[in-house]
Amino acid sequence: MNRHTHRLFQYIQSKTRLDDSAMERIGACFSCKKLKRNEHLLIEGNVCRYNYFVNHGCLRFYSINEQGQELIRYFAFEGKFGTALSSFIEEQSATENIQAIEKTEVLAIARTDFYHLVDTMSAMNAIYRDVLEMAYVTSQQRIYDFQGQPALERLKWLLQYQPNALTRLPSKMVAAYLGVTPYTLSRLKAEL
Amino acid sequence: MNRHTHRLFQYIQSKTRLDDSAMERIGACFSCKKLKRNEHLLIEGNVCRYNYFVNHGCLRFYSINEQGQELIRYFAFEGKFGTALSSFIEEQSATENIQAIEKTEVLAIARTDFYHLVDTMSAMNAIYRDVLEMAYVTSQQRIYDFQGQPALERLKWLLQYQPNALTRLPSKMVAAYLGVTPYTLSRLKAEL
DNA sequence: CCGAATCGTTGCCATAGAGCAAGGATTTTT
DNA sequence: AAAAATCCTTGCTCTATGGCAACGATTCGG
Repeated sequence: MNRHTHRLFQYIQSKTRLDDSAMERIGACFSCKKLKRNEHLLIEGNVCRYNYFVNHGCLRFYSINEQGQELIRYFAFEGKFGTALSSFIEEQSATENIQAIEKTEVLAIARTDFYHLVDTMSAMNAIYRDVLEMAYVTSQQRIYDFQGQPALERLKWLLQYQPNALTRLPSKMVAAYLGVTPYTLSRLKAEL
Repeated sequence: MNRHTHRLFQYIQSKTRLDDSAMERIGACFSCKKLKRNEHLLIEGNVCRYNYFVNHGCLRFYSINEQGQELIRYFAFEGKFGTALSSFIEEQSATENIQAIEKTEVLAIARTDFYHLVDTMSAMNAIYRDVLEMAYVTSQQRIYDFQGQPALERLKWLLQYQPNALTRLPSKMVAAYLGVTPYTLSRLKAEL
């Protein structure tokens, strides 16, 4: 147990009502981990054994393609969950990396504990379902929004939906998320 | 009830073991619907009240952006589920369309029946969780695979992961899925 | 089964974005 | 605070893709 579950409890309360003992039980499954800027939580090839909740700071989820390009699929800011889901589910080698962009504090829950909570507490089942549904919807929406849009439009989209991103993240990473080179991003910012 | 649930039962059996009465109960929630080529199941602006399972044929899920471009996010071939999820969940106007590309037969389950099954049968709960997890993983993987890849690579990716697509679908739609113009797709196919 | 409509292909040119190189700015390390 | 490293910007050039027009092929509806 620990004293770092404030934001997590807030998150859970926002989705459902649970009594104190239930919250205790949930909190007990998470452990707190502090990360320095640039520190990795997961490196490609290893199994991702935890689901992470960001207390403060920011994680990036990225992979490296055959051309050596870094591609970012997701930034998890405070109050968000994130894991290398396929690796986490099937306990297989991950094909992506998780790294702290800033000094970051996360709560980690191991796979077996996580699924045990989901399978035994209907509130957790509902929350997880909700998280998955939203994650899927957001992901498909991103596909629509990026498909066939020029880079400038994608940048505007980011400004609208993740205003944090442009101010808190290095340009390099914003570029890797938008799917443009840092050169192009720099030129586009001049046009805003 | 109806006699069109063979493929659906096969799908369920492949994920879990259920006795006949449970299968009956599930089957009774679905109704069969036949669609002509190009017929719509959902038009943008309406609420998507059903989750669909494709018996045979193919559905496309598409939206139209401000420039009037059609963008396709997903093809559901036989044996796949598909719905306009955010509309289905929240009973709000959909921002996308669902259309049969060929003569198609689907099984439809209404929202309340669907969530009732999920909430009262743990096997259905597990299946739905599984479907959502896989859908999310696939979706994120598609983002990685398309990001920063030239169009020819995206086409090769499609050939590998959806070999059906190039043969069964009009080129136009393959182009709208890959995020290129039909002109470009036509040129790329010459290079294969 | 035929005419009309739609679709796929291809030549030509226009444009967005990539990539290199160099200079300036910012951050990190010592 | 100085040195080193990293990052951001910008000029120039090159390539991939977009978009129009025209033609041939295929499909659809009567």
